[in-house]
Formats: sequence, C-alpha cells, structure tokens
Amino acid sequence: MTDQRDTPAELPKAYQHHHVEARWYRFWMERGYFRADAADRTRPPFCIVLPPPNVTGSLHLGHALTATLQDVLCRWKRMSGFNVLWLPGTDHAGIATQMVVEKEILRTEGKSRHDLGRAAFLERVWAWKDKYGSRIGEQHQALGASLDWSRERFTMDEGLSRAVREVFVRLHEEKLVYREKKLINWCPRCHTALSDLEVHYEENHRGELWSFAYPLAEPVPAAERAAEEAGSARRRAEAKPEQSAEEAGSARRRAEAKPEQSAEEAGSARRRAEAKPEQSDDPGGQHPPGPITEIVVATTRPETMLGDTAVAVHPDDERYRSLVGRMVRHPLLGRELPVIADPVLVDPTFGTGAVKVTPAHDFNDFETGRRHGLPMISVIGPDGRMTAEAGPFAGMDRFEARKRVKEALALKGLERGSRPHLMPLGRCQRCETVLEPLLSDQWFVRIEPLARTAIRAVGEGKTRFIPESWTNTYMAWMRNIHDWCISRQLWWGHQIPAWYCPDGHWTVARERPRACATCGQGELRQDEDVLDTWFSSALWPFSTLGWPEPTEDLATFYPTSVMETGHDIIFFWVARMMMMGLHFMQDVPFRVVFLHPMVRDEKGQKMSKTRGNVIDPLDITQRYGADALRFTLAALTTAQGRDIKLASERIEGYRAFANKLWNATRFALMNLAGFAAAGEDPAALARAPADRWLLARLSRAVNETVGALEAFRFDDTASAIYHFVWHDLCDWYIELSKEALYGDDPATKRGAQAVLAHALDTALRLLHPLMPFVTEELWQTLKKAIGASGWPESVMVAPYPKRRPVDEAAERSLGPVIGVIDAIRNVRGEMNVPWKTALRGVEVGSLSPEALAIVRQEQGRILRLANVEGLRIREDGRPTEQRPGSAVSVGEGFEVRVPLAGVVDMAAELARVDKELAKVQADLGGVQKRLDNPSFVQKAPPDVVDEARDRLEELEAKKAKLEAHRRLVGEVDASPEPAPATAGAAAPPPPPDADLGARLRAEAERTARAGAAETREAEAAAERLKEDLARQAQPLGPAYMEMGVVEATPAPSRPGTANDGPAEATVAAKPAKAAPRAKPEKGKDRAGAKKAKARTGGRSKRPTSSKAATGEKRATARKKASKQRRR
RNA sequence: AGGCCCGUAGCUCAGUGGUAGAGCACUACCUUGACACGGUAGGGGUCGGCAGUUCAAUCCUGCCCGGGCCUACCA
Repeated sequence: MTDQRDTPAELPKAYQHHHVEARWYRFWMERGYFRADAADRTRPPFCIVLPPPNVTGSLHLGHALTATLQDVLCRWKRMSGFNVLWLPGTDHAGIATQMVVEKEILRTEGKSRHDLGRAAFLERVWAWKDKYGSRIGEQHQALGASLDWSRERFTMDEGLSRAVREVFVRLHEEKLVYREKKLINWCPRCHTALSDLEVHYEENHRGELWSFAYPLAEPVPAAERAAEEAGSARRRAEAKPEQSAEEAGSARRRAEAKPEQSAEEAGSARRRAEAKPEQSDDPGGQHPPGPITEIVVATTRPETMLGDTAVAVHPDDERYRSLVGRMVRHPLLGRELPVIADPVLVDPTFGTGAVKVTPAHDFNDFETGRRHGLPMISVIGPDGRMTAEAGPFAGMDRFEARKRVKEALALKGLERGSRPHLMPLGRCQRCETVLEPLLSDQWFVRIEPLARTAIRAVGEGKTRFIPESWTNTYMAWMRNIHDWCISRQLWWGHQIPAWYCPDGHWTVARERPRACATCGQGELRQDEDVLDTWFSSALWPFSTLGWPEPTEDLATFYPTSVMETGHDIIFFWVARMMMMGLHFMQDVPFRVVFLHPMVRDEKGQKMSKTRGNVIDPLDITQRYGADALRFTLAALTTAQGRDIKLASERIEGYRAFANKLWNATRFALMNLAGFAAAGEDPAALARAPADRWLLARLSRAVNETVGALEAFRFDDTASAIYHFVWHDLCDWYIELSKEALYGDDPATKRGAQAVLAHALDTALRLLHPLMPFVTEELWQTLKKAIGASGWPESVMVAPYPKRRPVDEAAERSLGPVIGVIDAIRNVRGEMNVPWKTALRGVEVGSLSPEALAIVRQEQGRILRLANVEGLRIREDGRPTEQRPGSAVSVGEGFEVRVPLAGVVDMAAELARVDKELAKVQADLGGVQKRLDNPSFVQKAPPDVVDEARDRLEELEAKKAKLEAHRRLVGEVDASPEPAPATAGAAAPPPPPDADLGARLRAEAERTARAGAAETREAEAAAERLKEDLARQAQPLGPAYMEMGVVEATPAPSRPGTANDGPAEATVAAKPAKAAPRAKPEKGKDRAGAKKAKARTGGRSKRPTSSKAATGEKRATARKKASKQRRR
C-alpha cells in the first residue's frame, strides 16, 4: 500500500470506480481516521450509534440509506472538527435468526431444534452468526461507511448481555418487571408469545359472522315476558335513540386515556351503518309470541364457543332485560353459562346485541371475565389444536374444529344464519400465521411509568424528531401504551435471569442464585425463555458504550447526537430506547431523531424477499460505484420523508455526475502545469470577472450546503453541490476561463489557475461526505499536481468549508455577459444556425454603464462561448439600430441583435419574436392587472408593489423593443414582391419606406417612454430615430465599438452593403401575421419611471437570489413564453 | 374506527401568499482542443376537484375525489 497515492498524473478519460474505492477505504482504515478518541476533550463530541442490522441478514437498500445518511453526517462533522464516534454493531434478532437457522437445519438434515437440543442448537446458531455476520461489515465498507470498527458490538456480547441482565434485575427490583398469567398474542407456528407490536393486522379479512342460539336452561314463560315487554316499550319511547350506544361506547373506553372523546360519534355511526338494516331480521329483537327459549349470539370464531363461560348483553337493552341472571345451556358441552350484563363489552346495536364470552381466547372477553369473575377455559393449546377441555373436539386443529362446531350446532338446529364480515385479523409479523390469544405465564414490563418520563423529555424538547410530524406519532403511542410482554419461548436470545424452584417460586438475580429467595430450596432451574430482541436493542445507545461500567466512552459520547433510523421502528426501538435511556442514564439517549423514508423499488413496492425485489447494495456499488449510490440516496431523502422510489436512471445520472467532476479535474490538471499553490488567497490572485464570479458562486454553494446539512436536508445538500459543480464550475467557469488559461498573460492565467484549483479543492471537500471515494481520488491528485504544502493527508481529515460572505456584486456582475451569451445562443438555437456557422456582426445595445463595462471587458468570452465573429457594442446606452434581416433578443439590461440575413429566413424570426411577445404580453397583463387594482396598491406591502412596478417597467421596455423589431420583420414579411428563393443570394436593399420610418419613430417613442428611465429621453427619441435612420446608410455608427475577427469583407448584415436584407426572399411568400396590438397603456406617466434605477445588468433586486446572476432565469422565462402563447 | 401523509411537466420529486422548479425521459442540432457518463437549444404544467379567507391562493381553511402509511380488543 505504499503506492496507493501514486495517482497517475494523467487521469483516465472516464472515472472507473472499481480502481478507486477499495484502495481508499484501506487507506482510511490504516490511518485510523475512523477511530474516535474518548479521551480527547479538546474537540466537541459527535456520536451516532448505527442501528444494528440483523446479524444473519444481508444489508438491503434501506440499510444502505441509513449508512449513507449517517456517514454523511459523520464525515461532515469529522471534517468540521468534531470528535466523531460512529459505532457499528449487529443485533442477534432472536426470532428471525432462530427461524432461519431452524429452517436451514431442517432442510439439510431433516432435524428440528428439539432433535438437536438447546445447547447443540445454540452452537449452530453461533456458527451461523460467525459465518454470515461478516458480510454486513463488507457491505458497509463497500459503501464507504466511516465506522469505528474497533468498537463494534453485538447484542449478545458478554458486555451487552451483562447490561441486559442488569436492566432486567433492576427493573424487577423496582417492580417494573413482573410475571403474570395473562392473555397474550401467541403464534402457534413460532410457538412463542409476541408483543402487541409484533402483531400484523390483515386489515379487511373477509370473515363470516355466524350466528347460533344458546338455549335457555329454563324458558322464560310468556306471561313474564309480556310484562317485560310492556315495560320495554314504554322505556323505548322515552329513551333517546343514542343513549345506549353512547353508554356502550363510553364505557368501552373507560379504561383508555381519553374516555369520552368521540364515543358518541362512534356509537351513532355504528348505528347508522348497522343497526337499521339489522333490526328487521334481528332474531333477538323479534320474538315470536310465546315463551323465550333461546338467546342468539354471533361470532367470527365459532370454535371458541367451546370455551364460552357466559353470554353478555347490554344492561339497558330491553330485549334481554328478562334474561339477565338466567342461565343458558351449552349445547355441545352441557354446562350452564350465566347471562350477564356488561356495558363495556356489549354494543347493543351490533349483531343481535348478545355476545358470547370466551375469556381465555379473546382480549375483550378476558377483561369481561375478570370483571365478572368468570372461569377461563382454554380450549386451544399452544400448538393450535383443541385441548381436552374441548370435549369431543379435543386434538383437532383449530380451523378444523371451527367447521365441526358449526356442523354440530347446525345438526342441533341451532344455526341462526350468517353473513360475510370484514374484520381485522391478527397475524404473526414473522410468519403470517393467524395468531391465537392464549392465556399464558409471561414476563412483562410495567411501561406506563417509563413512558411518562419519555413523554416529558420530548415535550421539553430534549429530543427532537425530524421530520417533526413524527413527534405526534410518538406521543400518541406513548400515551396509549400497554404493558410490554418481553418473554419469548425461543432459545436464541438472552435467557431470562430468573430461576424457579420446584415449588414454583421465582428468584430474579444477576447470577445464578444458590437458593430460592422464597423457600430456600437449592434445586433451581433457570427460566427457559429468552427476552424479546428489542429488550436488548432498547439499551443500545448506552450498553454499547460500556454501561453498566462508568466508561470514558459513556462519559464522552452519551447522550449520542443523532439517532438516524427508519420510521417503521419508531415504536419498536426509538420509543423504547427513550424509556430505557432516561431510566438508566437519567438523560435522553439522543438529541435528535432523524427518521428516514422507506426505500421502495421503482414501482413503489416495498422491498421484500417474497416479492423478490430486494436489491443488494453491492450489486449497485459494483455497477455504478458507491458514490453514485450514496449521492442518489441522499438526493432522494427529502424533508417530508416520503418514501423513496429508487430508479436506476437516477443512479446513472449521478454516476455521470461523478464522471463530470472527474473530467473537470482532468481539465484542471491539464491547465495547472506550472502553477504551484503558495498559499495565497485566490481572491487576491483573481483577475478576470469570471474568477470573482466563480468565487462568489462557490461561497454561495458552501453556504447552501452547510445550511442544508445543519437542517438534515440531504436533498438540498446534494443539489447545492451538484449545481455548483456542473453548472457554475463546468458549464460556465471552465468555458469562461479557457481564454485566460490558454493565453499568455501570466497574471490572468495564474489568477484563473488559482481560482480553478481553489474551487476544485473546496468542491471536493464539500462533496466528500456524499461521495467519499471519488473526492479522495481527485483531491489526492490535485494535491499532488499543485504541490500544495500544508494540505492534510486526506480529504476526509481536511477542514470542511465554512460559511462565508458572498460577494454579491461579483456574482451579479457577470449577469450581462451570461445574458448576452444566452441570448445569442437562443437565437442560434431557435433559428437553427449550426454551431459551426460563426455569427457575424452581432450587436449589443441598451446597456447600462455597468453592463457596458463588463460586456466590453468580457467580449472575448462572448465571442468564444457563442461562436461569434465580430461583436459590436453600442456605447451610448441606446438600443441597437433597427434593421431588417436580423433577430433580436431583449434581456433585462441589454439587447442583442443578430444579423441573420442570408443565413436564415425571416419567417422563423417572426415566429420567434411573436413567441417572445406573447410571453411578455401575458406577463404584462398579469402585472398590469394587479397594479390597476387600487386594493393591491393600498394593501399589499410596499416592497411588493414596488417590485410589481419595476417588473412592469421592465416588461414594457422589453415589449416595446420587441414590437419595434417585430414590425420591422413583419414589414419585410409582408413584402408584396417575393424575391427568388435563393438563400444567401444578394438582394437589393429595401426601398426607402416613409411609412416604415414613421412606425419606427413611434416605436422608439414608446420604447423610450416605457423603458428608459428619463422622460426627457422620450422627447429626444424622435430626433435620435432620425439619426439612427440616417446612420443606417453608413457602414457603422460612431456609437459602436467593434470587436472580433475583422473580415476582409464586411459583415453580412452591415447596413448599406449588398448583403443587407436578403432575407425577404424566402419569407415574403408567407402571409404576414397581424402584429399584436399594443395594449392601450394605462397610467403612462407612472411614478415608477422616476425611481428607475440604473440597470446593473443582472437583476438589481433580491440580491440574495442565487439565480439572479445566472442565465437560468432567462432560460426559464423563455420556456414560459411559449406556454403562455398556447393559452 | 381514529390519526398522519401524499396528489405540481411523460416519469421520479423539490418548492413558494405576489414571475411555477430540478433530475431523468423527449425533440433538433453538434465528435467546439475536460467530459457523448458530453455540449447547445427547444417542446412539455388551468400545481387532483369545488367552495371560502385575502388586494392576491399551487401555497391558508373547509368539503369532496383518488392513493398510501400508522394505530386500534367490536363480537
């Protein structure tokens, strides 16, 4: 690795990431740049702990996104002088890993984990972990992640396991961990309890609401019943319709945080939807005359009726009033069940208004059972088969039992109909098996006290969510939180530090206790169960730093700076880290939570193994380069955090960007020969306006980039740099600087070299966090080429550019030059003049003194960048001389006339100008309308009104110039005598036209009035016009300076020559379009004219606008023109 | 059921109470001495719909339509 920095002096023509990436990663590692120093108190700490990927997994693009964003932050902070720790690690991922390994063993050996036994199985999992865990490291390295590998952790490391035990024991001591027999979500396939969060609800499962009758143990005699009903009818008449529903709704929510809220709406909505249609065929409400013999209930799970221990009705439901307290007989098992009244469980408007109660298999029923002291009969076992309690159905699969129970009931004539029913169905997040609520002994965390603290911390702003909208999500969940079931019936994980004696007493301890804490027996067995994976994950921000030891890492880096992760695990992980961190460290685990979007495929589908659309980041890095992938991911990470659809075109685009940068550097290296950086300020060496312009643009790019990074605006970060490199540096500066670089003026050349080198160096440092590899390669090359002394060893430890003032004058000053070049290019492009055809005799007019100065100074650049031969710059600030056979483009603060006679036909020019005019008209209409509105002038902020007036002025000036030109062209167009259509052939000059002269005069007046600042100009306009007209007969007006290649023959369109005006030839055949009528001008002597200011060429307003000085503004304005016309 | 988010150019997405933007794709022309992973120019949008607030609405408010996500124990 001695020659790794021996980058060839001449770079290859295209960037080849393969040759670069691995090399630099090794270099960084060898230098120890990734390593944090906990003892270093001179630099402020910055710490991110990597969300630990599942150890047996392989990284997908979501991980690549996480890694990229965190690396961007870490590299940026490191370069900005922070003591950065980015801590890597992996998660044992209990259930996921165990399943993978089980599956593998079954596949290869046909054995189950029980065949192997616990110890042997765990050995196999560890082996698996060692084998596949390394891939994650390789993937991170390929991405360029600057992780401190010396601190890598695994959730089942000894240190972290110790932290887990410590936390469990302490929480138990504080009564925040307890063991209890409760109803939990059970996966019969995974054979373990799950937490609420691990339940995935299928939203609209198409189920069946099946009704059957419970026969009353003793029928209610008709007389008794009649008496009841009379009372019922009376009550019904008095009762408000919503009453019962209201009570049912509110009672149901009693247990919840906000009991009353929206119960009413819920109740009435439910009634509207269901009660009315139900009533007609409601078996409970429509008794045949005679004694009551049964009560009808509806269920989606008929098999659970085997475990029913009651039938519940609403206490206010008149229909069932007479039945409460009576018994029904279980038709299949014979036992008797009470009819109970329960306002919480029962919504009288749903179904029959009577509910079967199965406390051992339904969460609502479980609570009901507790309230009423009902027996809890488990009829479904952990394997999903019916238990002995199920009588004749024992041993049957639960779904088979469902069928059989229905058949049995139907056979007894108790079936009472069914209807399709949409319902949420809980499935195992891991295997999609339908979950079974089971009664089971489990460990729980009493979460409410922990949540309260975590809510307060966020409320007080100790931890901030970005995007902020996630704060609500977090808060809502925290406020509504349920106790957390943390035990899992698995083998792979942290075995619970609790032991039980033969009498069933539990002893919780850090290490195996000698004797039972309750009875003193010595025969203790450890709980076979392990803890939920997320239990250890919750400790990650401090367990990885050495807790419970008071380590230096902990002191320096806790709380961590940023938690960067996906919003899909905000509850699983973020919320729990908050609670645990606050509880055990007395401080939040992180200051900021940045929740990134989900990465989806190009169709917007979630990436999943079953869909087969999972992409290995390595496939992309190998194909396009890690830098391209990183830049793409950053650029797609927007403020709202909407999901990312990753399309390969986008990555290709940013690979091209890397290549663009590569070639910009190549260009620099070719032109930096002899330039040695001597530490001078490039601004001091700068000579050309373009030099100062680029430095200003660079400053702006730096400010935008830093600002975006500070705000976690990764998309803006990417685009600020992209725009600077591609458009400012490559499109404009490199082209503008060629004169200087190829020329032989030493000072000018050296200035350009200094600016180029500086801009490149700065851009590479700016970009490094996003594209570490290519920037390192290029930066090293640049460093070598210019023999820079005092540069650091690597760009990754070079200082990150700092915010700086922007030289706005310099930035703006080039506006007219860029504008003129754009205008000429526009004419060339629109008129289809090929690049190789040099334009001759281009004229520039209407220049302010400042614009004149810069255009004059930079005319060499104009000639080069627009391929112009011969530029005539009008020096008296007035418009160019009007003449046929030319195209005119009017910009803000300048006007360009391109002679095209003999080059192109004038119909095209007419169309082009019409397009421009239409756009101007439209804009003008909008502005005029606003200004004509007295309310606007009165009520709008003064600066907005001023702006509108300025705008109006600009537009009117532009319009006037364009119209003048258009009339001229239109005149030509309308020529009644079509000349032979031999393009380029000399044609006689147009005959003197008195009418034309008058029209020109009128136009000039209009121009002067609207556009020029001084009203006195208007008075002189006619006079000037006369002069102009006279001058047309002369070769060149005295007001011009001429520049460019001086041809032996006069420029084609030079007035008075034979070349002038042949354009009519091909044009005249076309019927003339009516010139757009100028709108009658309102408020002609507007006050705005008074305050007309000298144009500086670019936009004089909004000096902060980054676009003000570039050609973009005009480019877009042009696009708008055609659009407007279409309307 | 509740909550949140989205609907802007062909596609993917920024954005703003007053002149609608980017990248890609598309069209035309161009091997101009860094780059065809390139250059120049161009076409393309009643900013989902309807009301309201405002001098002014793509932006704020309400409703509607369409799409997505999260939370939730309705038999």
